[in-house]
Amino acid sequence: MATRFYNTMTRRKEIFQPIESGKVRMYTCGPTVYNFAHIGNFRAYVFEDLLRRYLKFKGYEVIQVMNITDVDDKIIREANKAGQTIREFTRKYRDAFFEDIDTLGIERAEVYPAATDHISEMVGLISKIMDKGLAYRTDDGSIYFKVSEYPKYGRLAHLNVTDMKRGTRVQNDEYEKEELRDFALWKGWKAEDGPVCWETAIGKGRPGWHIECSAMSTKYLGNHFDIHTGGVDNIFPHHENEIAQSEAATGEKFVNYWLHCEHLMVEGDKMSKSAGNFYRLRELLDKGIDASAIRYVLLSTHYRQKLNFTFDKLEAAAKSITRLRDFKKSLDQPVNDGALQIDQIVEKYLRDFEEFLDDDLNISGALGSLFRCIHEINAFRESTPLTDRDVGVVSNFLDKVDSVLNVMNVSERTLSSEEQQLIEKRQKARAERNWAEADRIRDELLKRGIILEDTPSGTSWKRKIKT
RNA sequence: GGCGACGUACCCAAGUGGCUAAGGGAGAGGUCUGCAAAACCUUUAUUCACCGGUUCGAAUCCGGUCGUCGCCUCCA
Repeated sequence: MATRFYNTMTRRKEIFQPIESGKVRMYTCGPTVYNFAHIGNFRAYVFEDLLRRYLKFKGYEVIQVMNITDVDDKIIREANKAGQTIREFTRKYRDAFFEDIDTLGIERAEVYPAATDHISEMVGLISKIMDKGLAYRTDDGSIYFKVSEYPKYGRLAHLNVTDMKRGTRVQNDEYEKEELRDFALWKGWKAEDGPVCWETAIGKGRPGWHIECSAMSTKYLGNHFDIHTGGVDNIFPHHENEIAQSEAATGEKFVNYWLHCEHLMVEGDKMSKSAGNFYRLRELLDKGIDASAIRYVLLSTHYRQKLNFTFDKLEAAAKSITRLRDFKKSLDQPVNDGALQIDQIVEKYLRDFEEFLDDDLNISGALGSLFRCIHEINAFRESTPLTDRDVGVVSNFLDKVDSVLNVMNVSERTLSSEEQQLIEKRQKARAERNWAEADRIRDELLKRGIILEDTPSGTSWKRKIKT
């Protein structure tokens, strides 16, 4: 089975072929650490997590690099206002970022390079571009990339940038440059930058926005690597500029596959602070919403589809996960011996699961096949108990699938002694046929998010996934 | 103005030329239960925004209309 990805560069699905057999090198655009990340940011990171996990599922060795951008206009402004160095200012957001990705079950990348640790690499790259005569310096000490020298400019975004004259932001750009479309590789120091600057061979100042990704991807992945991802809003100008810089400097092709994930909307609208529908992950968690429900919502819509984040969806997600986990849990019960085998069912659906994901990460199809598999096994089990061997086969299947999804594993928090006592009290009440008391305690526990399940073999409990 | 995406049941969401239009949620019915809940089972679109066309055959291809949305210099 061949894995195919939609390549923004060619605007079509292409069979994925890594440069080095069995190994995938990918660069995923990471956070600018000037504030706590919002759920839109995490949609991109969850998408990248799915990509990474699936590549590993397929047997590839994955080398993922995700940048931490810790110097930019906003950071400089805020840090100076607070009288902190940019490192001091960004530390808590950087720590929060790592905490948040752990919370969402996002697997760590191999390298998280910070921009400020790679100034010399950037300077080296800029010097190389200048030596080739593809960049120029302005009076304020800034260095611009000369877009007219790079004929392929605009190929990724499919934009004709020659007659780009409307953008309102252009007016706000106080730097001088020869052509509107030229972009900064290096920004000369200005008084308002305060202490934030580097004295380098190319002058005193700080890097432009795009150069860090070119410099750091090259350092850790080489001049030419397999996959580069980000949100659709990065297509232009960020990724377009990266390509121009990198290919101009190295003379080699930069990236083979460009994957971009669509935006997240909230309750039908673009997420914005003024509309009051702006959510940071931490705010949702503070409301008591379960992280796995958030992960599921972000994960379960195809990455090239706009994702409308709603509270209804969180609820539906929580129930979907519950169904998966209940099924998994049901396998823990002791089983009889028998002669039945369900290998065929499992094999069929595992094949489906893989085929769907092979097709540009069709997660909806893949989840569909998972639920069908569960349903088929449940229906089968109604009449015929599974054998120990069957249970092993099914567990194996779930583990494999969950290595990609990462939604089924729960480390169930243990009960507090008070909760424990309540359950015991209810057991006693039930034994005494004191139903009113038993029901009262059951409601009490439910309020605490604990669901009791009375079965012929006794009473068990589980925590409700909160939304 | 330029470029592009999308419109499938009550909600979410796959499917992009031909098998019964996946799957999840919600609803209805059932099994279980002291009653519940949970779990599980059964069930829910003669039809894919609308109108034309191509084709033996279209949700799927082509043209048009309506609607929603994105990008066009520092936002994932």
